[in-house]
Amino acid sequence: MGTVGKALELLDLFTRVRPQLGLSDVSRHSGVNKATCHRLMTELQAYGLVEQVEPSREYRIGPAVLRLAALREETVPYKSIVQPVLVEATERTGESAHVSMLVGGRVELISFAYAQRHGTRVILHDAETLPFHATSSGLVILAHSGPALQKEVLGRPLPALTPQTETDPARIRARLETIRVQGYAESVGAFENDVHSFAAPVFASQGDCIAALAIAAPATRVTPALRDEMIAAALKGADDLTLKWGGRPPERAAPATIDAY
Amino acid sequence: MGTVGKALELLDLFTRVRPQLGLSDVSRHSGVNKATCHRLMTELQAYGLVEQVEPSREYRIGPAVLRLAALREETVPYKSIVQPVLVEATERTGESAHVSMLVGGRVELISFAYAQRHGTRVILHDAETLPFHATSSGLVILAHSGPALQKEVLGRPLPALTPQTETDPARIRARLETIRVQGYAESVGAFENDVHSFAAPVFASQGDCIAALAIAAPATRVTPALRDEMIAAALKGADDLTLKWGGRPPERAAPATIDAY
DNA sequence: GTTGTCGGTTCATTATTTGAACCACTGGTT
DNA sequence: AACCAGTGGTTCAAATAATGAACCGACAAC
Repeated sequence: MGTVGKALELLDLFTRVRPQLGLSDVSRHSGVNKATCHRLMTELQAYGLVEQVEPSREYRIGPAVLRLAALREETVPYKSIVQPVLVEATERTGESAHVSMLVGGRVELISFAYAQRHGTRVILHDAETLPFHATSSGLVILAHSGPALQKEVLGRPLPALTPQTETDPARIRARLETIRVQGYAESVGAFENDVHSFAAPVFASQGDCIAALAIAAPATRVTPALRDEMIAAALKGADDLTLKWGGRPPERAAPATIDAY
Repeated sequence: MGTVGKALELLDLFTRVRPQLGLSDVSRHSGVNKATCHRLMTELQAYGLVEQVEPSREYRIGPAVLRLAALREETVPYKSIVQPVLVEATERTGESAHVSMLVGGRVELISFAYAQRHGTRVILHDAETLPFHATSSGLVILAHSGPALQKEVLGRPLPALTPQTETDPARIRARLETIRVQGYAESVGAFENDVHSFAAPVFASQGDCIAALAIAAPATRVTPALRDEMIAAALKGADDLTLKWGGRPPERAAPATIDAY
């Protein structure tokens, strides 16, 4: 990776739980020499991708992203296309729905919708990066991606986020096969306790899987009937998005559970 | 400037009128060697700041900005702070209001609000870069910035966007002085014909002028009374923002026109 | 065919990036 | 006051990465 990539990777250190970082923090967390960090951050700052906040001189994401995001949404109105699909899915199931995208080798949550039906619901946050191995979105994307990404992801350490998280690369690899055949992924409490979710793949025009639509409910609420409904809604929503983004939805055998679809 | 800065500058080639560019376009418009462009774009693409669209292989702004923008808004809720202030200004004057920011040496429109009172109104676009010399926002920011920025901006060629655009650096410099004394800038048809606008400066905690709040109306509608109201609303809104962003509003002598404020 | 474009690649030359050590400063602790 | 551990930021020779003219294959127009 070149210098540009290294600089941009520094941006990944900023997360919703750690939105501001001092120079030494940046160096520590990235493993890059402090002097180098300083130079790179200075360049990012000159463009406005980060800014320094007085008086601590900590860095945070800068205002340049506003222009870029507005331009992106104007060029590719993903979010405005996604929203109605999510709303439909939430209204159908009564549960939270979200779309995440494969960007820069990570799964980023880009949009979500809540249903109004229940007092409890799964809460989601914008700008969140989802782990591949512990979420239905991550798994379904991984299952439909090339072996290169799979090898890279499963080669990394796989932290157990809950007692239910599967961390054995071999067993995950086996699951990916199942997911590919089924056409959707299921996750029970592997990312957060008591969250039961299903995710279906969204394909781009070239046939790559670049996103996932997921539906998540509190685990205790998932009856067999709701389960079927959630799966069907996830598949339907994902296929809608695939169509609207110019891709071709996969042909699916129609098992009993997807009759509703 | 280092490699990182050069790469990021390529992002500026993408505008709302030219949202997609081929490799050769990028090279031509930036003046950078095609091979270098290719390498830089590849690195930007790896992070997701740009993406390539099939089958033309043109580049456009990528999905990574979504995460960054969401994170930015979460860390620094500029847009959500700005919006109510803009609404207040539009309701008071019945005209469009917008806020632009100084980012990376450019003036970027970051948020706007329309009033409902009239059938005609000044239309604004998100993600637009405003010229310093031909807009009230640009002028008021320039007037309250350091001599370094002024020298740089006035040293560049100043295109005449309309017959009313002032393009003589010396005369602009003189105007900046007036603007600084008055505390606001006025522009009549210098950016777009028939648009009459006023802008007031927004200051950050260190006292730098980092943004401007502007109010724009169709020129034919600007009576002396509306004029006073627009100026007062711009000053009031700008001072509000300065306060909310942690700065200290400038003390102003209170001329007759600002009594309403 | 010929010509001109496109996106992308190659590789010797060149210029930039890199990082250990260093400074100046701040806020605790002894 | 002296000391220590931390901060953000700077220096400069050595190492490494960026650069760009020339090139390739593909496509389109003529």
